[in-house]
Amino acid sequence: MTAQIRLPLDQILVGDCIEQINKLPENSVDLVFADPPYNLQLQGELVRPNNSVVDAVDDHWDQFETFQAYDRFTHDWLRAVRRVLKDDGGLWVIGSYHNIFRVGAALQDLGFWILNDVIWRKTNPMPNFRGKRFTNAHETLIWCSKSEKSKRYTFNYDAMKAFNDDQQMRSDWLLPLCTGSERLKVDGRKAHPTQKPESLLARVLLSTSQPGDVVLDPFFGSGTTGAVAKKLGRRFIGIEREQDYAEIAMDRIARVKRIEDESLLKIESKRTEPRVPFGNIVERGMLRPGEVLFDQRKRWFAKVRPDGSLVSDAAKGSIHSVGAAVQGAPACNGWTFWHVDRGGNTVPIDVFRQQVRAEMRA
Amino acid sequence: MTAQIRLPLDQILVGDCIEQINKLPENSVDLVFADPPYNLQLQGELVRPNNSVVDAVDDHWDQFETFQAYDRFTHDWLRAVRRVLKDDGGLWVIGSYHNIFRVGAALQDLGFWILNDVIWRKTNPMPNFRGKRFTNAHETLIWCSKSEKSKRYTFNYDAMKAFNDDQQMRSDWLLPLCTGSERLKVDGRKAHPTQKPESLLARVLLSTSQPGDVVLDPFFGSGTTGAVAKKLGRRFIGIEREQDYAEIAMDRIARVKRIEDESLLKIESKRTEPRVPFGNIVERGMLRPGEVLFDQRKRWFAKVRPDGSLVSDAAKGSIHSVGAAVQGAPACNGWTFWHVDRGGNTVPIDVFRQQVRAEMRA
DNA sequence: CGCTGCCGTGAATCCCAAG
DNA sequence: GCTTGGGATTCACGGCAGC
Repeated sequence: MTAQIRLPLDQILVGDCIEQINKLPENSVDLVFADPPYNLQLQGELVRPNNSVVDAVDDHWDQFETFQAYDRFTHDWLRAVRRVLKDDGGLWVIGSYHNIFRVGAALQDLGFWILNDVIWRKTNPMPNFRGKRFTNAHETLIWCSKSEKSKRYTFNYDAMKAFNDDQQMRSDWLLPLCTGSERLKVDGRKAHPTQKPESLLARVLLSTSQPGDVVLDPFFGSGTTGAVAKKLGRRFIGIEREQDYAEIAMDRIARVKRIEDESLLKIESKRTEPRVPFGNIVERGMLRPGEVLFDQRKRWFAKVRPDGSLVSDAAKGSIHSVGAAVQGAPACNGWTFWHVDRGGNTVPIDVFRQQVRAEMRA
Repeated sequence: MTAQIRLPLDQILVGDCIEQINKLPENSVDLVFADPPYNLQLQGELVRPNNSVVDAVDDHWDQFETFQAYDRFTHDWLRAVRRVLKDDGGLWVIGSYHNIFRVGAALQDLGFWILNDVIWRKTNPMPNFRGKRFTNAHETLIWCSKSEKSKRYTFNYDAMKAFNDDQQMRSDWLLPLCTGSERLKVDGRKAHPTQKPESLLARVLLSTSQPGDVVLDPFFGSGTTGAVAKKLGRRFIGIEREQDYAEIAMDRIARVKRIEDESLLKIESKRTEPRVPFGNIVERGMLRPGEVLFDQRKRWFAKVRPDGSLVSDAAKGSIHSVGAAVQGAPACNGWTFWHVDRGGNTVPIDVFRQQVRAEMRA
């Protein structure tokens, strides 16, 4: 793709995030992960996105002013991101209750389409010291596509299901904070205040991107996105305002090793497997014309015809349409519905398709 | 308090919620629990893999033309609520990603002060039937005070800690949906599409109100708030637009008895071991991507992928499905089947799971 | 009476390539 | 744009029938 030639891949652009994003070509990025600042509302010092300090805090109007400023900032960087995101790309934003509601509303206002909100449940959150609230034990991520119309965003459903012991991955993820040796230190003190754990980014990239994809992080910070992207064979573009952080991140990423074995990264799903027409199964003699197929519980029967169609009392046609017809159902997957007798065992006809696919791969 | 004399306590006011709220005196309510329409914006019908159709929430009261219309609605009822809420009162709103970001932003704009966002993790959510997203397994509640200045809102810290096995109550709550005999039925069909479980309301009222407090629910629906309020010795004011729902709720509440011994509601400690997906083991670095697993007798081998799946000559997928595939068995417990070399010793991967569980208990 | 297996169902923004 | 049809897709419970 020609656009990719001009992309500053696997680099950190130092500067204002909107200015830097605007230098990138449109529709060029597969995935965005953003961890925007949300320290604009903490007690004591109140800082606007442009770094100017808000004077009075406890006045209603000022609060409103501050939210307005944050909303403007949020709209601006999201609009910039939206331009460079591919039409079927994905966007993640992480935040806490201080900012995530404003971010979510801005996303919807700009036409992004929310796919899930995901809860990062912390195994080891900071306790609430004063006993005035519930322990704030989670953060919220919003995952969205570029628009309602995008139906081909990347979601590695099968990989996530395998990860989770063959059950669908839920919208709540239990993960520890970034501590111990993973936590970057400078002179014994943490190098960045909000370094995210690599496990969190790994789950984001593994679920919603493919190897080789370009991942943009407009608030790069300590570079967790880049480190995990490199490890997992994705490309990254980082943007960071502070030179110090950019240097720390670049050092960190240089020490990361990419997983070399391609077979460990390649993603396959049933939806991307080649289509095998049922006729091929008959053609190859794996099923004989005239052979009788039946459902698991032997309630319905149909005969194989030489042209790869089925015929039953109720209907004739494809394995799917006849399966649907005998059940009186609106639809049916004939591959898993119909079975045949092989050596006294009842086997689904899907085994023949799997056999053909295995031969195609070899 | 004189204001309370005029309050329509333990009643349901039938009518538009804003009109009804406006009839109440200002600064008269201790707690508000609101379950507003979610603005789901559903498209077509959704069919389960078994061809049954999901009974979706497509009621007229959940339809809004635009986000702007929804925002206007939200601002209007929140402003009305704010007037009748005492200065040290509390407000809860529950929602999903469809609406909660807009609600949260509106709360902040109106001067409410967010104390926590609380995640209701569902033990038994509806799965994602088409494999296109993460299972939407939670809803979000926002708990806030009337303003930043309110420092005397009610939070029963010690009660919550006692209920939670002497650990601070976290911001993520694991609770089942409202099903079974608790679910109100009319002619065998659910009486209300979005009836909330009493356990959820119990936790809300026990944590942030006191016996005798007045609790207002402007979207009363099937009356869970009223039922639990009566049970726990709180007073309620319900507002509901639909006469049918109001009647169902009143009947329901009439059958409720007050509970004298609140210890009955103690959150039972989970005796069952927490589920640890295999992916967590890889995520935590206890197994490295590319590492080779084998069975006890080293007849079969598979490699660990970074996404927590395995790949062997024969198959790829979860530890369980690949274990089954290599043996030609219908099923397999991957935790005990697969082993790895650690310092010259062959250890089953289950030791890593036990290790994670031990950490989680600690 | 207890065990097993089948069936129903829950706030859901849920397919997609080929013609 | 459109239509058509192949075929991919579910977890935890409660209730109930059957044995």
